[in-house]
Amino acid sequence: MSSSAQKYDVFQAIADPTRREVLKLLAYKELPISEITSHFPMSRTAIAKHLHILSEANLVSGQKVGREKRYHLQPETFQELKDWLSYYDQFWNNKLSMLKYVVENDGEDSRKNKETD
Amino acid sequence: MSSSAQKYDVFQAIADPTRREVLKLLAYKELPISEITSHFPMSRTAIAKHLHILSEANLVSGQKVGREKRYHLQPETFQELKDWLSYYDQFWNNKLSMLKYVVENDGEDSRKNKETD
DNA sequence: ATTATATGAAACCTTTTGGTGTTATGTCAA
DNA sequence: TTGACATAACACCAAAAGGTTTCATATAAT
Repeated sequence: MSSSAQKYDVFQAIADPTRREVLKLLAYKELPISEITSHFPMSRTAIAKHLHILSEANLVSGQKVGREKRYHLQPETFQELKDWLSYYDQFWNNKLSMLKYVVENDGEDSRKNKETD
Repeated sequence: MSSSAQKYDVFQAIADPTRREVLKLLAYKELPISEITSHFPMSRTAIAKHLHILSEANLVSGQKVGREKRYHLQPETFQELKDWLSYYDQFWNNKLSMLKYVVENDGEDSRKNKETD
């Protein structure tokens, strides 16, 4: 059930705005491809590709029902992102003072450096 | 609150594995570009580009100290991701039964499926 | 059986992405 | 001032990403 060699991971999957919109749509209820497509200004084929990517990342899953394929979210995979984020929580919590020091002393040269980048 | 027209958002920024590694490095302490580069099998220029992207997404920030530029994480921006994720928590919590129903019954509910012509 | 619907899949195109190398600029140390 | 160091700012390139159109296949309905 879990394909070992996945080309797209969760991070790549959610990088695209269209795919995030698709996820939002599927949050409410499962939908077939053509129904999803009707919400976007692009071809059905394009949406199908996006769904394929979301599917490879295990963010969604599709089931054939008659002649249509209905896609729904896969909650478990969102956990992957939460885990990734929680790793950094360690630092905000444990090392917060150290970080605050670094951040708040960005005027080492006694002058506020404008972000010219 | 730097709100310029940013080309890269948080989602795109974390999509690249190298950039996620950079974030991991910077979690411990701020580092200059060349130091960061020493952890990767690619040129300093490449890393500089990655830092530029992370910087545009406000995930990191750099301050010039003497002739080097030290980069550090920007904790606030990680909140953006948490917020995005928490949106879906709604559904896992409130509508979990509905979703489980949909998944487990592979979409047998036919209440609002109208034929579109 | 025929036709309309829903999707799958391939070939193709353009822009973006992620890397390279080279050159220029600014800073520290003799 | 000179030389070493740290980075910035190009120009360039191959591959991937995101879209298109076209064609094929499976199911539903008449």
